[in-house]
Amino acid sequence: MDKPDKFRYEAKAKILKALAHPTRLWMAEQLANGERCVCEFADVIDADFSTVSKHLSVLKQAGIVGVDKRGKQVFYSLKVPCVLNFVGCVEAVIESQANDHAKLLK
Amino acid sequence: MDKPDKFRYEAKAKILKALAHPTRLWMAEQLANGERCVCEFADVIDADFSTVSKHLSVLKQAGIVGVDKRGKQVFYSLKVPCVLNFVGCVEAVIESQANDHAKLLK
DNA sequence: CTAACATTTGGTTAAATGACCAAATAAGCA
DNA sequence: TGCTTATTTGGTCATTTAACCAAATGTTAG
Repeated sequence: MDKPDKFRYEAKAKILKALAHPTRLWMAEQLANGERCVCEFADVIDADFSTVSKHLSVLKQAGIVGVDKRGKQVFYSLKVPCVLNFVGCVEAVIESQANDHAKLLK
Repeated sequence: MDKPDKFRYEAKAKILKALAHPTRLWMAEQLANGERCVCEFADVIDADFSTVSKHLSVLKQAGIVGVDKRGKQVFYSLKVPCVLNFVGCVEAVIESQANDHAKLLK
């Protein structure tokens, strides 16, 4: 693995990392249905307002979501919807895990 | 977000987290070309043997790879190849970032 | 059985993460 | 202007992560 290659893997991993948190993953999926303001998330999530804001910031940093300030509110939107495509595959992994588990019990 | 839902997001996030490390992501991609033993990875990666082993262990725990001990060696293989599908999308995110950056410079 | 090789496990340590609180900033309204 | 609402930022702290080293385990070969 040479230098530029290593750099590329770091960049990719960073994006995955941004999605690799239950709250942020959930947020991303919510945004698939259209933009949301921070307060809408804060209402639903049982966490500090600042925590919510920081999670969104991580998604923004990763380039997954975009921001639009309108009036008092800040709206976030999903910039690259395909990030959710793999969700189906993640389900496949869970499925596969379940199978393995079942096998062990036999 | 109710209890079982939360649990599901945690499970999904755990799988993403397993892939969200440059070395592990690289490993997963390598395994797309067929199984590899730990020593093959250790030869290429500039890290302690135990580090390599632990990374593979994380992928195994997540259900992404499978293990097969044969003789002195341990072979890892990609169990759910679709986990690499999103890699294309991650590239799209990087692309999108590049565009944004270009815009800022204008 | 013993040596040598392949891999995993446990311990330690530095760095990154995630949550909360308090304070700072920004925008619209009285 | 001063107040309230919406959001971000900085600080602190507990937890997790990742790397290395040393030691343990398991397997084949001599």
